[in-house]
Amino acid sequence: MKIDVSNLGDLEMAVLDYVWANGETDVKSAHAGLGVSRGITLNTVQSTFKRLNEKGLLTRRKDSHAYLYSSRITQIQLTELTVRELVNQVAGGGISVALEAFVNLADEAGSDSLETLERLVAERRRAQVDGKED
Amino acid sequence: MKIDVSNLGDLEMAVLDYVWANGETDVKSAHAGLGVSRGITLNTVQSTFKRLNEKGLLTRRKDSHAYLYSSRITQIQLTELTVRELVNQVAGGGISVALEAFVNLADEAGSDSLETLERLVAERRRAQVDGKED
DNA sequence: GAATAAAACCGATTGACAGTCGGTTATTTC
DNA sequence: GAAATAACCGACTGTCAATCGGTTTTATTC
Repeated sequence: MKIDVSNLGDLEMAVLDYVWANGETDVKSAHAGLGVSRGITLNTVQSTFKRLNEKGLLTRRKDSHAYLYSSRITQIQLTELTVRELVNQVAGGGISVALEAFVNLADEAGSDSLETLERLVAERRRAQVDGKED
Repeated sequence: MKIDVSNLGDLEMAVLDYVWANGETDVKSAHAGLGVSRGITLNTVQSTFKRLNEKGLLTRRKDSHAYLYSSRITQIQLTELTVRELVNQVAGGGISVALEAFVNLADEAGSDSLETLERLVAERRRAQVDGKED
């Protein structure tokens, strides 16, 4: 199924965060975990789960007469899809602008981030080379 | 003034792209350059410039009785702000998830991108060291 | 298998916000 | 000051998240 990551609202993100943190879950416990503190009804949480399911972000299976929802993608994958969308929109498909923006951001976030980034890139570069040596 | 980069629509992005490409511009020529082909009136383009001005993305100055608009930020800066927002939303403020997602993306985009990324990171790392040596 | 409980679903409303444009006001220019 | 030009105002549409009340469906239990 196609995944639609555009226009994710606050509650939708909160639900996704909850599922990522807790794994497969039912609406009721999600409501207990994040809805009650927000003063929203179970129905609202229910609708949000349903919408996320319709958007392809959550799958669900029946457990007796209730659904158990789980995420179809990881947090990282969602970030990737969202960044990709952003890149298409902001940079007109070219990634170089986004690259620069992102390094700036990592730079600002502190040397740790830049180090992490460096390590990640090095890993991929090594994988590239290894691929060629095959 | 505060800059609001959330919920930028297609036309708004097109206008920003136009300004980035053409520099300081007036509504009329922007309409000629992007509005006519879309079959929208000058008024619609006008409103969009105004909204972008209200959002802090465009400045303007009077030239006789018309305004000349220019961008307050570069394309890269907008991307930065948008990515920052994305990181706050998707990754709950932690940048590490976004870092990984982004490297994945660059990896996918081809070795050129990864190379560019490597170079950019190296530059920043060098700047960090230089800073310490002062 | 009818009563009860639980959960999903439906429908409607609200609030934002982009896009759209007609009509009005303000400014310039001759 | 008449004509032209452009900004501004207000209204309407469409979309979408959030919200929740009420109804239907599904499962359990006696």
